[in-house]
Amino acid sequence: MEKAVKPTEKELEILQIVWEKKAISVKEIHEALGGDAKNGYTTILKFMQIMLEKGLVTREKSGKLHLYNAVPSMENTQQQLLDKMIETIFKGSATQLVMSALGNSRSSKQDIQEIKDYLEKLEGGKP
Amino acid sequence: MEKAVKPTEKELEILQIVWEKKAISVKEIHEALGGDAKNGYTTILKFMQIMLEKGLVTREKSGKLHLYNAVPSMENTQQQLLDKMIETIFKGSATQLVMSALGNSRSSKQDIQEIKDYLEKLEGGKP
DNA sequence: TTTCAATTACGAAAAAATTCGTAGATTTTA
DNA sequence: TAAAATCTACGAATTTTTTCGTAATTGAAA
Repeated sequence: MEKAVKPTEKELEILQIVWEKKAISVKEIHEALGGDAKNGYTTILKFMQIMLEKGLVTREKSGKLHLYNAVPSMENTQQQLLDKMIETIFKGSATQLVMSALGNSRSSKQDIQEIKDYLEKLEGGKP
Repeated sequence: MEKAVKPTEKELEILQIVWEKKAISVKEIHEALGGDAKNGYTTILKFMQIMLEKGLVTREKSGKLHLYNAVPSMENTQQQLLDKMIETIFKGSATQLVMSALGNSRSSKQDIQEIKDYLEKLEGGKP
C-alpha cells in the first residue's frame, strides 16, 4: 500500500494538474492554475519545492528547467481522501455517501447503468 | 438553499459532535473529542466562540453555562463537501466517486441492495 | 564570449488555523 | 455569605499554509 499523504488544499490543486501529464514544468502548472491572475509564478514554484521536500513529487532536469512528476497516484489519493470523508463526515457509511452523491448529481441513465453493472460485479464476488 | 459554509477541519470535527445533540455544552464536546488528552478545554471553548462569530453555531444560556446548536444542517454540509470533492478530486464525475467508495469499502449485500433500490427509484424519475 | 531572457533558490512576510494560560464572572455549597 | 468549584472571556503565542520579492543561476542568442 502506498504511504499515506496529506496534501494541503493548494497542494492538491497542484497535484490535479501534475497527474494530467507525464512530466510537467512549473510554467505549465502556473498557467493551468490560471496564471498570474490567480497566483504569482514564484508562489507555484515555491510549492513545487515544498512538495519536493515532502516527497509529493519528484523532478528531473530538462535543459534549464525542472519537470515534475507526482509521487502518490491519483487513485490512491482519491481513495484516501474519500475514506477519510466517509469516516469523518458520513459516520463511516459509504452507502450514505453514495446515495448523497447520486441524489444531488445529475447522473445520466448511462451513469446509473454503469454503477448498476458495477454493483452486480461486486455482489458476484461476495460470499 | 442554505448558505455555503466552509468550516475548517477542527470546526468540522466539532460540528460532528454538535449535530448529535439538540443542545450541547462545551464540556460535553470537549469530552466527546477525547478530553484533555486531545485538546485543552479552553481550546474547544475558544473554537465555540469563533464558530459563534462565524455563525456556525448559536447558543443559549442555561444556568452558568452555554448550550450550543449547529446552524448548518448535517445534510447540507455533507452535500456541499461531497460536491466539492467530486469537483476537485474526481474531475466532476460522481460516478467515479461512487465506484471508488463502493470498491474499497466492505459493503454488505444489504448495503448493495439498498443502493440498487435507490438507483431504481432514481431511474424511475428520469425522462 | 557577452548579453539577455528564463528559471530556480532563498528568505521572509502575511494570512489562516490551532492552542492555551490567565483573569474574571457565575453558580454552588459549606 | 464566604469559599470553592465551574465556566467564560480575552489576548496572545504557536504552528501551518500561502504568498511573493529579490538575488543567483542557467542555457540560449547575439
